[in-house]
Amino acid sequence: MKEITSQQQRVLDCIQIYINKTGFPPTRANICKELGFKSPNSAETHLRALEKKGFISIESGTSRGISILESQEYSENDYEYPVIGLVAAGSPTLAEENIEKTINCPKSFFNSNFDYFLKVKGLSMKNAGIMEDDLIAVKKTTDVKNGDIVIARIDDEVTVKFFRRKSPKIIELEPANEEFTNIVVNLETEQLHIEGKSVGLLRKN
Amino acid sequence: MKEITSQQQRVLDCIQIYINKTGFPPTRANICKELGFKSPNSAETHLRALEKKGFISIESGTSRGISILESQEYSENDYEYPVIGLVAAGSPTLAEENIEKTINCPKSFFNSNFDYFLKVKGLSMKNAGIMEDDLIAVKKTTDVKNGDIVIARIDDEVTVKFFRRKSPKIIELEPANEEFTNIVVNLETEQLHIEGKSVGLLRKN
DNA sequence: TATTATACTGTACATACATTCAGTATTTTT
DNA sequence: AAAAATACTGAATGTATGTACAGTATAATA
Repeated sequence: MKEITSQQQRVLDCIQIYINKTGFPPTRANICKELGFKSPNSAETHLRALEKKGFISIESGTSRGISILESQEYSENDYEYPVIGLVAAGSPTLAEENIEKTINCPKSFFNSNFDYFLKVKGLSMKNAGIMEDDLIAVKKTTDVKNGDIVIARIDDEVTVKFFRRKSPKIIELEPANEEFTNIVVNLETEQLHIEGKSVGLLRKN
Repeated sequence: MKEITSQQQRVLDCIQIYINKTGFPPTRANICKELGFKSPNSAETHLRALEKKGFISIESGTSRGISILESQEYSENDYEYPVIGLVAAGSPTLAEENIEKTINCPKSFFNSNFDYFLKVKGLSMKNAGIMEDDLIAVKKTTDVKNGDIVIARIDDEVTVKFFRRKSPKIIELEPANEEFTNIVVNLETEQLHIEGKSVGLLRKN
């Protein structure tokens, strides 16, 4: 699956929303109206691009012949996701003693699939809208980009921060709170474990 | 819901199977081919009968404009919650045109039950960890206490703020952002509608 | 530097499709 | 017994819709 552009994403979202709302896919003209295009060919070219990249399939000569191709292991089923407390010492593991409880939620609930909920301690990511006791949906991965909110471990300290690669050997973990300072990690002298990244957030109040 | 005949059931099944297979509803001709009819009017009359009996809806003048109406046998656990955009003018309603999409989620997902998701615009509640495009789980109620995060409407302006009753006739709607000021409402001279209160928050990133 | 991809407007046209009208026949309801 | 619903064939028609062609413009890539 190739990369999708922001405009193509808008078109893809538009198709999904239209189907959810009406029960059938939109025409080129429908898409134009929804997104403000003035020529049906605008929609047409985006559709062709989306088809080429494998996001949709188009039935030739067929009105509304658009279908969204489900990516990966799309399963409608729910799953019991564990909620893990951010224990000061040690990595967040799925060991039974660390699981506070579980939450039942659809697998496709967030934009990406994920592995567990992490209960946040402290306010170091306050300006990113992450408050104490919020539950972060964590996807276990080491594939993180600059600006991602990552769950990182240095020695036995687990923390949630923005990820910034300053140079091949220097990574900064940046809080979203002026009362905290950046954590600079030199990979040559220190160990940094990326446990995963945030793909969503859940708050109960 | 009236009784369905066996032939009408065949047509209804045919529509569902066609949608499952292709992603979009069939034309009259498609139905004829599937079921062996020789005139598009055979399908047409069955569709009209199914519509009259409430099994499907037909969008007039629209190709493949058939949608199967789900019977209201709501499942015990999950429910499709509508996502409503915070429209600047007018109250957030469950009218079709305001529903951006729906989210499937267990009914007991938050501590309290709720009615819909509201998509947040602006940053007036930033310090309460509510950011742009977050989804607030809204419970429709007028029973709100001081400190609750409420969805309030003054004239046609809908806003999310902390609720503070200053006196029997004075209510303040307090933002969580130093760049915004309190909205003071005198109930004797102004109308204040409490649409509901926040019982949770959902963020996808 | 040339080329391809992206991102549009605008016009045009063949055909895919909904829909109406005219029939025939059987069953169900009033 | 009459009326209405069911279950079709067959033909006709207007329009909804996909899609090609002709442009313009910018960003990304080779």
